[in-house]
Amino acid sequence: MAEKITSLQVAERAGVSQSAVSRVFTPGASVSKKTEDKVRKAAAELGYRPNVLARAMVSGKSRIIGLVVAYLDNYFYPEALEILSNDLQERGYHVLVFMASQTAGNIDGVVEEILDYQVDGIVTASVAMSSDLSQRCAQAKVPVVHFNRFQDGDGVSFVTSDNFQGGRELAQFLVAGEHKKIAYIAGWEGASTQRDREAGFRAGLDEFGQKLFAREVGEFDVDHARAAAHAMFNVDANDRPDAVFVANDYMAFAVMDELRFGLDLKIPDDVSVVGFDDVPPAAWRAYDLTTMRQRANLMVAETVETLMAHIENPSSAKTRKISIAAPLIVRGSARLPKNWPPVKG
Amino acid sequence: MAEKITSLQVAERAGVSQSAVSRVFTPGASVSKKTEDKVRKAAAELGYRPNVLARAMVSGKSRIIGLVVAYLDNYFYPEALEILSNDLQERGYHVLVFMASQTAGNIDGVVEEILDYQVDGIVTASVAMSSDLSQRCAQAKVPVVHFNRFQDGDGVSFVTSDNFQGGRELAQFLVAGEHKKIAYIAGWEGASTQRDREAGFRAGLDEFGQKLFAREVGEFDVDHARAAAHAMFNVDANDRPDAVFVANDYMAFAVMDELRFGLDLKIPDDVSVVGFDDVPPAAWRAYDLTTMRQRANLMVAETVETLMAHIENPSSAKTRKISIAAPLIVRGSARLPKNWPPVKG
DNA sequence: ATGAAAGCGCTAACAA
DNA sequence: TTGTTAGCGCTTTCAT
Repeated sequence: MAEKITSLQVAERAGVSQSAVSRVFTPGASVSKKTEDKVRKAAAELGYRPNVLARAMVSGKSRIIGLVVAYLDNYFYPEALEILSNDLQERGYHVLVFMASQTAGNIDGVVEEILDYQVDGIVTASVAMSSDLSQRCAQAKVPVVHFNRFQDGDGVSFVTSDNFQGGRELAQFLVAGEHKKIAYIAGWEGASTQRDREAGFRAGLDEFGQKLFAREVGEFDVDHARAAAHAMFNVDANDRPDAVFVANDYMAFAVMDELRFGLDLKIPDDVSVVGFDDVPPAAWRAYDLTTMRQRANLMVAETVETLMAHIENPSSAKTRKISIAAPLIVRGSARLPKNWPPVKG
Repeated sequence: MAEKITSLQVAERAGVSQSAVSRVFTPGASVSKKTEDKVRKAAAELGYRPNVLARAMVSGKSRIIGLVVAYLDNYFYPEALEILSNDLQERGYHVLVFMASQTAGNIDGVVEEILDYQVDGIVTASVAMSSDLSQRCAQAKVPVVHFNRFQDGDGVSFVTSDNFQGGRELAQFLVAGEHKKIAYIAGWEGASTQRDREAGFRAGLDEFGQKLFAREVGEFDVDHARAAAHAMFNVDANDRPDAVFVANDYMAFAVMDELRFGLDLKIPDDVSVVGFDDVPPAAWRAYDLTTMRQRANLMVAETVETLMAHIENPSSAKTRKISIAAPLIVRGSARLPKNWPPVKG
């Protein structure tokens, strides 16, 4: 009943020094073939594996990345988490998950906890942290990347979709589709994604000679979104929008349900609906939602690259502020412009 | 620019010994109020926080729980993960995520990696591991709980829904609804959830005087499920099932889409559909799926309890094999039995 | 109640 | 290439 095999026990069995064992398990260390063989043999027999924590203590590298995430009910996040975890795993890192509710104090507390684990880096998914805390991370030399959140300031990196341009394109698309009463259902107003999407949407409408016909707030929450849809559409047919951009897909599904089943409207005949994210259910036939695709794989790849750059090069790596183009995914939930798709050239 | 504050620095500033500092941060250690105050003050000024890894080394408790999960696209898992992470966080533990694909070799490798982190426990979500590996965990004294997976053998704990009884109830419900041609679309046959649900379903049909009218395999995969539905229903009306139990909700959505949009069938008029899991989209009006609810919160609670029992009491804690009743959630995707709901008494 | 001292299992100089 | 030595930051006896 072997309990806990240490490098020392392996060393004894192999008849070498303990450091020899360490070197065998340290990529790029100098060991002779002969020693290596002896050590590997002894290690295999004993079932030895290096203790990552002990290694972390002395090397200062834990190979743990802390992930702060507020909720997993918007299916964009599970998707991102899966990709992130896989990407990091390939590089020998692992994700330590910290759930944090939206309130700022809580998040700061959670980040402190993360730091206690001596993580090599932190990814915050859709949560903001105080600049105070950002500084603590900076001085602890732990790189932070904000995923799907724009964050102002010097020392902070982030990766987002180009939410502004995404909103703008949606406006263009709806105007081209000859909608005349275009509305917006907002997400939680504290979120940069919400702000940027709305700003871009408004800018686009403006650019194409329209302005917002109606606006409600859905808070990135299903119940709020449903209520917002009800308030917006349960009115005289004349006062009813003929198109609505819902700030993310997750809310858009609730809105579509309310429109179709609550108010008996036809999509897209009576009203066009567009969303943002392109989470898997958007492609399900029951919704078939026209939306902007957040390219989770690219976003994660940039997040990981940024992290690695800082980890491998703590001093010289620059903070990155990355914005990734979101392609318009045209499906059936919004009336198409005439002559769609546009012919190139 | 403070870099890394150690207990020693705090001790010096507070004018006490390093062990005094340690004791202040060790619940239940004996320190005088006076020392504690001095230490806390110094710690606060320096921004000191104990290094969890160093603590883990000496105490042997990392307060990390390893989670192995194969995929996050069945939305039951993100839900469970969120609850698990929150539950553990409240007890001072955190979740280290390991993604593993379904193949056995891979999973064993992943579990080895987990062990390297000196985790205090392991949760496997819907993946099986070799009994070989189970033994390694046992001898490393790391408790393992299989979540949503039945596992045979002595040393292993698991928590599942009562999948057999769930399948049986679904059969009963469909028979009571006067369906005469009841079919089944299976999940991945390597999964105990699949096996138990099917066995229960067949047992139920048998019990109520019917047998399976048709069967296809969906592999817990959307594309397979869609193809299975097509193969099963794209036939003469007489040969077409009038009800189908799809082994989980995730596949059921694809099946419903195929039936409605691919084959122009009405649900539940032409065919009843029931699923298993009760993931959030099952409640969305567009699907409104009758299904068995997996009570994620209860399942997670039992998982955590089992883990804690073993961690706090390594020798005496017994392995637990827990099966949680899954209630039938009746919605609109299946024709109701006459006189529904049944009157009690 | 407190300090001194001994490690937890490992890596990283430094010599040899 | 290899062994020796010195810690990483902490908890935990053991004295006092």
